[in-house]
Amino acid sequence: MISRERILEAASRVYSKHGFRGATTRLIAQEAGVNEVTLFRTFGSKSALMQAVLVQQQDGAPPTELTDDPVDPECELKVWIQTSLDRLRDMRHLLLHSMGESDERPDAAQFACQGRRTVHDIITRYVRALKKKGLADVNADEEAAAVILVGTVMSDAIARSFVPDVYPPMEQAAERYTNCFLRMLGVKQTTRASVRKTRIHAH
Amino acid sequence: MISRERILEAASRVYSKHGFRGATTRLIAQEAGVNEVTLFRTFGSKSALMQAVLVQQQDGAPPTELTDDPVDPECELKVWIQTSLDRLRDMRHLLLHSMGESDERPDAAQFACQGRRTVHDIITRYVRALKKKGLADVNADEEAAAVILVGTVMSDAIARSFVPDVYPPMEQAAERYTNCFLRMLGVKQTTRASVRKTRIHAH
DNA sequence: CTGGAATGCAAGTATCCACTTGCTTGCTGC
DNA sequence: GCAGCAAGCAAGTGGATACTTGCATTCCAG
Repeated sequence: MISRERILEAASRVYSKHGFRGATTRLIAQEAGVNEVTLFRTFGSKSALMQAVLVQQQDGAPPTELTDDPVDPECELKVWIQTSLDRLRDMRHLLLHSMGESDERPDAAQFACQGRRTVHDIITRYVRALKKKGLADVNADEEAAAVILVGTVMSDAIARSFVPDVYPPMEQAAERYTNCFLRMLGVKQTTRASVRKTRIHAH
Repeated sequence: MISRERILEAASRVYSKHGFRGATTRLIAQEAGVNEVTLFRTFGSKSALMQAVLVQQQDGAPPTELTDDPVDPECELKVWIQTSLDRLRDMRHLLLHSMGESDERPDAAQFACQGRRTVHDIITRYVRALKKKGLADVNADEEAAAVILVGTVMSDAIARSFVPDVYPPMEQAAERYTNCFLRMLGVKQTTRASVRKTRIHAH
């Protein structure tokens, strides 16, 4: 039964590269080092295989959580952003294709959406906790802020490879996004100076 | 020569829906109300047709500019964001597919990138102008800010249709993004109260 | 050592696709 | 009214694709 996993992994790679239509069963079998017939015997059909790929991807990489009791927003957010950037960067091709094909394959659409909602809730909850503890401005728009943060992370993860020169260097991205975000929320930062130093130093 | 435009338009629609591989010449011709042979006589090949589609789309909808001499950031940005949201929303399927297929079709990748750089420059230039006029905090990180704003707009335009409940209502989006963005830049706003009223009123 | 399950291999089927050919039709400018 | 050109139509070609079938091989458990 080792074939099953080999095929799944290969299918994920090939689908990421070529999309549903471009991911031919021949290619997947070849990439998996397995006979094409085995693929059909194991999964029944190409669609079923692809569905299995998405399910596996969903379960394998769940969104990162954020603490319910924030104490160091700068640090907590920076770590969260960095982790989310890495996670999304790994699945960007899968995401792009499943979003593009969502009209034709509803399961792909569901895959694209599901995580998005969860992440949004994680951020809004965190910002509300910040407000409650008096760390953020009570007038801050946490819903819009969450949309902005998630949008920023998604855009970086997906579009950086197309236009790398537009984005901050990868080592700085999380920190600079964090600073902008905290500023947006009216969170007082302790070490703003160090950031500017980092930034200027890099040029 | 009216066929040419009919085909181009149909190809754009079909490509948006089904991607390159899914956009069969048969489907396009049918959608254009034209014989399939006419398509090949006019454009030579499917690839050439698709290239023409992208070129047309690029030239037809250039990014919106922002004034060099800002006087009312709140208003200017809100209009810009709204316009950009509308523009990107119209081409979101095209964008998704060409980004997904960028590995296999370099011209598609170029289409996906080109506008992105321009928009980034427009925003950074505008923020620098704000700083120069003393309207924004001189310590603001205009590069990161531009990335954040563009990411937000792209994410809204593309992902809203998948998870509409996550995003602010369309009538409020531009205004709320504007407020968050200005706050991030340390721009003093005059009518913050009205926004909160709008927001609360909607719930 | 034997029966059954997993896998490989060769070949085939029906469908779809991009693209071509040869011929006809209809419109337009001269 | 006629030459020429754009477009339609019918048919076909070669290749790729998803999926099937029949049979041989390996390998492990009882």
